[in-house]
Amino acid sequence: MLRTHTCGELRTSHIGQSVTLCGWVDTYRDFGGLVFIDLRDRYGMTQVVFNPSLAEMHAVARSLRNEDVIRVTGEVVARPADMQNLKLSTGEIDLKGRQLEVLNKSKTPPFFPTQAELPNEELRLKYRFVDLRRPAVQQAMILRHNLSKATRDYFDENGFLEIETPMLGRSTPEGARDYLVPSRVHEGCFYALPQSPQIYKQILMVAGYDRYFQLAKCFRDEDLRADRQPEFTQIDVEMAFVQQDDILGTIDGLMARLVKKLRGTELKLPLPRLTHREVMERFGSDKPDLRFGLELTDLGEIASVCDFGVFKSTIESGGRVRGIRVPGAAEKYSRKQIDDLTEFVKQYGARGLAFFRVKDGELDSPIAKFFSPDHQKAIIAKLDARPGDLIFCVADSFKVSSAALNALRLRLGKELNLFDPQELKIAWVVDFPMFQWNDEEKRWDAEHHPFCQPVEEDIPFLDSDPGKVRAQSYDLVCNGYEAASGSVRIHDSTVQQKIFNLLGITNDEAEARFGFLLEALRYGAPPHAGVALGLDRWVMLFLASDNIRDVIAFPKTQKAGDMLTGAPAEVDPKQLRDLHIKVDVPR
RNA sequence: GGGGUCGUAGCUCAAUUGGUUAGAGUACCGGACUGUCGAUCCGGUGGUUGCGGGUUCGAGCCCCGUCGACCUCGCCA
Repeated sequence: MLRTHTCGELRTSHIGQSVTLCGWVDTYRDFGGLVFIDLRDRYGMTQVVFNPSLAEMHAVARSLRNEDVIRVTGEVVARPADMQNLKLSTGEIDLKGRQLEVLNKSKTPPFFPTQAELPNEELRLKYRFVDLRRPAVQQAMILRHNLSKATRDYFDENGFLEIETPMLGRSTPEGARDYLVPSRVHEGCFYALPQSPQIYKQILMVAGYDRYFQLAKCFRDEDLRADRQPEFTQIDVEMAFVQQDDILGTIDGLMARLVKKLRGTELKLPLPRLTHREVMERFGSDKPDLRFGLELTDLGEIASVCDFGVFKSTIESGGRVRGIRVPGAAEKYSRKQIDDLTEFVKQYGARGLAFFRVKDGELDSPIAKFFSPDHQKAIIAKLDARPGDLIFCVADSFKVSSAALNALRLRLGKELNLFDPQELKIAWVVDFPMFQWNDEEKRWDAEHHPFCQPVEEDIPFLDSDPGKVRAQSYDLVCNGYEAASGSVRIHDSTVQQKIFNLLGITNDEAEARFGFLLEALRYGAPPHAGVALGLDRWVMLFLASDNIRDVIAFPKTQKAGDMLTGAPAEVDPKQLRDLHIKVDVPR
């Protein structure tokens, strides 16, 4: 070892000892005489003092610059009482330099790890090796490690085996676009990187590995978002001889463990179980942020009898009129700000945003004249509104009113600081619908995927009314994010057949796409169920970050590029020849 | 594929709304200084305003295109 201690380690108890530290020069303060160096590594910072009495060393110390890598041997000395730096954990001592070795000079970096202003993200990603030295990024990496470790410990203690599944798999043209990998040996054939280990883990259940988990890398070639990367990590879980409640209970336990390990607090179990129908009504979203109120209220009864044409016709055409009450916000939002909010909800398909300022027993609004005093009172009563409140309404289809009001609710919650950003509000959403009607193609689509087991009592509806069929599928939601998703799988081929028929997938198609899974299920598949948690998202949530790139050491940009390495890049023509690939880029 | 924000010194930003030689802080280089910790003081270097075109007597600013980053709708079974 080139060092005896780290830069975050030395205390008054080490005074008098001779030690050697290695690290990066964080800052230098040169007084002509004394030279101070803050020496930094990922454990902390220690101040090193160089005295001019050792002339040769002192001259080298004066030449040090930010981010040089050095090795210093010296004596741990107490700082005079009025010279202590309480901001540093090592601030009661100095290292008095006796021997200084420059291990490596550094080019002047474009930014410094401990500078106050954060440079733009593009630059941080290009110089990620500097950015990763930033204490905040290091904290994120440490938390991520701790989360992974706690997860592995938990599953290990509960009898699960971590089993790796292949990265090079078979493309199944379902769901997201695959990343393809050409085969050299099989000319013209391609592997696909896994979107998830779904099929392998089900096969593992058939094979009798009844408790499986894996921290699995997954890949999806879709457009990115602040919470979405093209490659990401799932905590992937599958169990055999279980029912839905067993999965939920297992993950309840995992969440309690993670909260305990990472936050040091107790999580109350069981986590709430909310039905899909309920959260869609109350929040307009299947991944509600439960940290604050502003719940949606149905105003259909009043809307259907009022004189406001937009409301009335919406109800008549089978749509919904719903509102949210924002307590005490009547004066907080100017007309111009409300116009901004109107534009905002239009992004989600809403045609407009009605608003009312609540006065004493009546409503103040450009559209108030369409509502009789009785109707105004009814709206106030229905929303339990008080003078000074602000009411927003969206009249549209269930889908659009949900999307628009959910977005509005999240925006208002943030703008009005209605929640503690550090808080974690975790709940299950259960009883998702099995199918959703695809109006464009006039057929039923799987809401989740075609291998979900329907709720037993709904199976008769498969023939009569597929829209009524609930799936035994469930999502874990936290602070407005979908943080896990899973289902009980179909292990009975006749039920599976029915589902495929409903989705318009012929037997031949099913065999061609999933034949290897269907065949495996015919060889003694036990009842099984599983779930997958987004590891990156959970690290985000524990860090109270809203940027997934914060929790990944080497993330990709929104166009899925790597600013550090320049990937993706063109390849040598010889490589393409080996693969029999001709590139044909338009323009 | 659509909508939006941004791009000026190494970095973070400004430039009186189209008007002289594009400024500041910080970083960097040089000098002074023996207890600082956002050190201080003095001096200095540093710019094809992302790139290409256009309008104009004149463009960092207006217009068109393009590249890149970010946010978002669609998409992500």
